[in-house]
Amino acid sequence: MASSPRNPGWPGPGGQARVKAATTGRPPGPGRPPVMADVAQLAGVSHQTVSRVLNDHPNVRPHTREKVLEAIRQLAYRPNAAARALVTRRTHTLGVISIDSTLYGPAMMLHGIERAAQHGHFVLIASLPALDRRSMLDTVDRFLGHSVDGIIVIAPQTSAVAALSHVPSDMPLVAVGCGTRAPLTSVAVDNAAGARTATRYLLGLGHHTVYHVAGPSSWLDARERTDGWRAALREAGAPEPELLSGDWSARSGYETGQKLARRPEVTGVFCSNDTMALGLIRALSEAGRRVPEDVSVVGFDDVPESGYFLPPLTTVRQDFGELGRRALGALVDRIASGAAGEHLRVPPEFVVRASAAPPAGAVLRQAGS
Amino acid sequence: MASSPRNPGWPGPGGQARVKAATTGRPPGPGRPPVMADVAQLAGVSHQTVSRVLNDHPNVRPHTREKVLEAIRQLAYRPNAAARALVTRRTHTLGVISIDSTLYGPAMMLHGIERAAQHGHFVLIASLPALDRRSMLDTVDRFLGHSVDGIIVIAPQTSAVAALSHVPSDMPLVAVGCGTRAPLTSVAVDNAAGARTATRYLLGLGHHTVYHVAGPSSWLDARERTDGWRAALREAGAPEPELLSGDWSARSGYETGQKLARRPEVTGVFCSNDTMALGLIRALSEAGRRVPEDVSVVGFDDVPESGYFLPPLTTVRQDFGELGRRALGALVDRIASGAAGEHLRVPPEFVVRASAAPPAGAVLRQAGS
DNA sequence: AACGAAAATGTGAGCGATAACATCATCAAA
DNA sequence: TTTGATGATGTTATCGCTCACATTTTCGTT
Repeated sequence: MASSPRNPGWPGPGGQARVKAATTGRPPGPGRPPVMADVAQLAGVSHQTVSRVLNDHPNVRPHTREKVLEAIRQLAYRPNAAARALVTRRTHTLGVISIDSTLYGPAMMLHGIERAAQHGHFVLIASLPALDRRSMLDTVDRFLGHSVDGIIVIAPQTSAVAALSHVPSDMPLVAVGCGTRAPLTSVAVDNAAGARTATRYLLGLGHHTVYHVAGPSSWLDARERTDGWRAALREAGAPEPELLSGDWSARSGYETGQKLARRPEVTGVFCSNDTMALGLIRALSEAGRRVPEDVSVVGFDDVPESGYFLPPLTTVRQDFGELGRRALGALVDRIASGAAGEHLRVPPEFVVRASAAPPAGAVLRQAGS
Repeated sequence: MASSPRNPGWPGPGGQARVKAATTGRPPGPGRPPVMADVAQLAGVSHQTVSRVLNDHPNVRPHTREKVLEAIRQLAYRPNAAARALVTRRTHTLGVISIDSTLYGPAMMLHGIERAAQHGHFVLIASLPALDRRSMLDTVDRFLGHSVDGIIVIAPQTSAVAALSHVPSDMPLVAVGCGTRAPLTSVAVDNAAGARTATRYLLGLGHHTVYHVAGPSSWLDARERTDGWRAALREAGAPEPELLSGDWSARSGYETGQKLARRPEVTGVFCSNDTMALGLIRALSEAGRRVPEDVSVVGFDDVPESGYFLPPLTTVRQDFGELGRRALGALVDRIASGAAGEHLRVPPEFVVRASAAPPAGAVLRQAGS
């Protein structure tokens, strides 16, 4: 039987029911959750031996270990994490700070991390009320007070990274989705490579050039994608149109789309995320410009719905699960060994669907040159 | 490899560096974080007075309080949560269990709760690896070991609710998004009311009847929405078509849409979430049936993108922020007073956009009757 | 047999906070 | 002025666990 009958309501700390017997002994109170001494007594060993069994120390005779385990089972004993943390100074708890878990990317990252931490760590979350240094420090402070073993920050914005530089350096910390410039351990998808692939793809389809709807310039991911787009343009000798930018929302994509729809020379657009691409496509459609016949659109993220947009969206997929695993791995390494300063990059995957096609009357680039 | 007794890597209590002066005194170690005794010494008071200041006890002279606060500031002292938890048996930590934070609803709920808990509570998260009783108990167990003050469960599925009934009853627990049947405190949006509104709206537009694409029947929300749909149909005397159902995904909506597109008598569809509506609309469009001219579609959730679907989606909005706040409030009440058994319902909001219209050649119901 | 090394176990001292109680200070009422 | 009731502060005892060290086995040697 896994869970044996639970004691009736535990009297908590203040209860007058706190009956204690002797200094050394275990109070016979029935409502009290069992402690190590209870287990020791039942197993006929010392509390230290129980501790050894719990912590997988080698020097315990199999027979003894068995006795202890049986007692633990019988009492439904569970070690008290606070007591353990008090002496070891390790809580097996990780803090995750995120800026806005409403957005797809951050939400998925969080999920990925949590999934990866499932075994061996608790995950504490906090979202930043604002992006300034102060709230970042406050949040880290809260975590510090809770003695987290390490912190993962999902705040891919320049200001967040700046705020991070004021965090006590002895706290293991990993940033996800951050540019390489910062002097801290970071894990991110290779945004520039993804953007380059998307842009090259459009160019390869025969588009004269590719327009780009960037994310907010305060976001490092947005900047990197813009860099990748620019690099691909340059490398192909294509003219660089003026930069357009949105705020990740469908609304901003829609507004940009309305502007772009009026310009017949626009035949290929790379959006910095899928949501803006959705808005853009709607604006284009409303203006009578068909996607992909008149205008090709490529997104970034590969949200689960993007395969069901009208038309299905060609986009760049980020593997958030992998990102989470890597971030956790890096953090655990830092906690264990104190190593620092890596910048891990996870390659994105290009997903071809139906929102991009050769421009009307164009020849494929490779065939043409 | 088993953990060796002393690990040189971490700056904790380890090493021989733990120089302590006297029993009462504070070790002069410079790298050690300050403890209450350090503050007491600096302020020239006893540690208990420091504790009083920290806990807002009334009986401290303003002057003394000021001295202590100054010392705290000067040392950048932060109380040790583990030590405090050990004696008070309260961690100010809440556990949130969710089934799949990849889905929009659960993700938003989590965010709402976290937002609401910002002040005063830490939030520990865990997602259920599976839906059986065992993993639910294991997860609760992990939280119990961490001494969380209470638990919020986001698992609006029948099996999850069933598993919940085995949780020790002395742990304050609130379920969000769960039907009223279970004998536990729950907070949820009024799914039935939302579905009723949506269905009535379609009926009011003149549709002969309304088809319904339900979510998985294992989800309570899905069932409640189906109930609401059915009630509205009955109350209007409309025929009840056979029930269709999906798995919340756009793909399942798409597949359902393909079937529905072949049947000309289908003019109004209520989908149990926006994502399925998206897939449905795509299938309809591909089959040449225009939305809303030929078929009207209404969703549920109001995801941020739904205003940018083609056409913009008429849907039922859930206020996840409010839901989170209510859930937290209910939990805090339970922790404080032990009150139980409420079933809070948050009313949804109907959002009219462009995906529903009167059927071709129909008269508005009110005008017709 | 005798002995010492290694394995197995026990003992006492904290970790850093709060709770309960003891003590001293202060002040209004007798 | 004395006195008792508070108010403000200090002292001591835990909370439940792990660490360092002491002690007792258990063996393989010579």
